[in-house]
Amino acid sequence: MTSSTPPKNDTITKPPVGLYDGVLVQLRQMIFEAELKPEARIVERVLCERLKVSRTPLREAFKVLASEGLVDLLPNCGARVSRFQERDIRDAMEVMGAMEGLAGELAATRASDDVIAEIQSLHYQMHAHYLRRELPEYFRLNQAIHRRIVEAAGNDLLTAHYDSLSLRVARARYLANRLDEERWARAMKEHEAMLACLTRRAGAELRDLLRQHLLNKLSSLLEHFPGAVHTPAPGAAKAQGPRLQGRGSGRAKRSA
Amino acid sequence: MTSSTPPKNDTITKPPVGLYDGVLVQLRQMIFEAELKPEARIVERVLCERLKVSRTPLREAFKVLASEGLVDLLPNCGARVSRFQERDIRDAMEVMGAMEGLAGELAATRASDDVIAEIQSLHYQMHAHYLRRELPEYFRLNQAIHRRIVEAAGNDLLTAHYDSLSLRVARARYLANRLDEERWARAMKEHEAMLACLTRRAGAELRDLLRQHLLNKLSSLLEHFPGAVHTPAPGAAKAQGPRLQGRGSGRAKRSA
DNA sequence: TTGTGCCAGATTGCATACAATCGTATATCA
DNA sequence: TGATATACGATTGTATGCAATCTGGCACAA
Repeated sequence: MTSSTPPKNDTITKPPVGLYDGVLVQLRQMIFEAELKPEARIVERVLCERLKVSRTPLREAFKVLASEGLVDLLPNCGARVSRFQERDIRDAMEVMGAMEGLAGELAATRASDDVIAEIQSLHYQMHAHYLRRELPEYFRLNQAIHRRIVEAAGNDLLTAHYDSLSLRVARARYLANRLDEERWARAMKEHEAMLACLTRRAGAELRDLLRQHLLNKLSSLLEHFPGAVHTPAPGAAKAQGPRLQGRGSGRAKRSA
Repeated sequence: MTSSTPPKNDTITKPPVGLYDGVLVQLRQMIFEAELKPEARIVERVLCERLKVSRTPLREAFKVLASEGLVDLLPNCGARVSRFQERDIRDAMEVMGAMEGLAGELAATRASDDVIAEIQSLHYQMHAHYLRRELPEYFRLNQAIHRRIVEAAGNDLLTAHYDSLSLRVARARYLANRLDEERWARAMKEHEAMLACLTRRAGAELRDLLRQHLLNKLSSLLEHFPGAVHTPAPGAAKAQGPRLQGRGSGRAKRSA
């Protein structure tokens, strides 16, 4: 990351540059909140009047949603919300584990003392919320810490891919938004160990710790995630969009 | 990956679905071959008449190119080819190392015997080309092997991210398209070790091997890659697009 | 001479109209 | 009655026109 890059703040409201950008965040939110349900077909026209925009910015937003994996583009058949099941969560967390592992390894070497101090500060704040059992604040800081570690790795590409993955995982987290006491305590312990590694700049150790931490998060997520998210019954699917049957074997792929 | 997914073949010519798709591959090629040079501004209109399409499909193609990181989108200022320097190669290879490492670890557990046999076959073919010093064929099979290992990990998301990264690295490989004898021999040895790990299904070992292999590839790449790819001199940059000066500190970011 | 404000040109962003394609339903024939 | 062919409706893909925005230069004043 070039030092001239402005610090990315997770909480500030970004200035929506262009209509398509605003549409983009709205659509993401709608998908997260399952207002647009997995496997549901999206007809451009209905969204246009709903979001009060024309088809052009909507279609451009779809293109990037597709690259984020939130929707699949069916040629000549529009878009549909990508499915999201246990397997997809597992896939995402596996990749995320590798990413964060790398991030930890690099951050241990490259992070400045200031950045480490900042992460430590976030950690203490999170700990306070943990003691008061304030789950939403805890989640927010938890995410910020992980994000900051990734940033500290000093690899822009890694950060970009991490953000892309976070989007997907957020979709699962939104649904299973809880944490039992035991797992919570364990997560806190793991975070403390991570911090210790980071201050000692023990890269390999931090890497393994993060990988394991993510694996635990995965099982925690799956526990509160029985089966697929609203996998429509065959009948229901037929009622929704019969023309999708038999098309698009598997999920959409990059043309690479 | 769902078993119904058709096998991805690297060599077949894909059926270009829609105009925008064709534009996409053309633009990628133009960027790879540096017909569109890094940091060069892209004016929609000139590309429209060149590619014989209207602005709509072109703009849609830009959206996905931006998500692939090949171009940066400047609000109200169009697009420009993303820069590509040593640092970017390093970043890409670091992430790729983590990805392939994970892939190897998973593939060692999940790959069927058939798939392993297939990879082994590819390896032997590659070895033959190595003996005959047929570089292009060697490269092609090399890439196919890595791609097959990633696929064998059975994680669609991993495959998608890997493909995205491959695009970037291909850009570097296109320029530094050679390999000295010593490194070449070493790479072959590493591949043999990888194959051995895979057949023994030694996941952790394969992971570390792949990570190291990628690191070596990185230094090999950088060796034939002195400095940046055509970093235009300040004067040239000003002549090309002075309006870009002072805008977009750092590279384009996802709005996540 | 240097700094500021304004104007003109160019380019992008968005909206809409037209054309191509696909899915469905109906009609016809074996 | 069943299967096939055809036509219609709906939806996506593409092209183009218009408005908003930005850039760059020039004039004018300090």
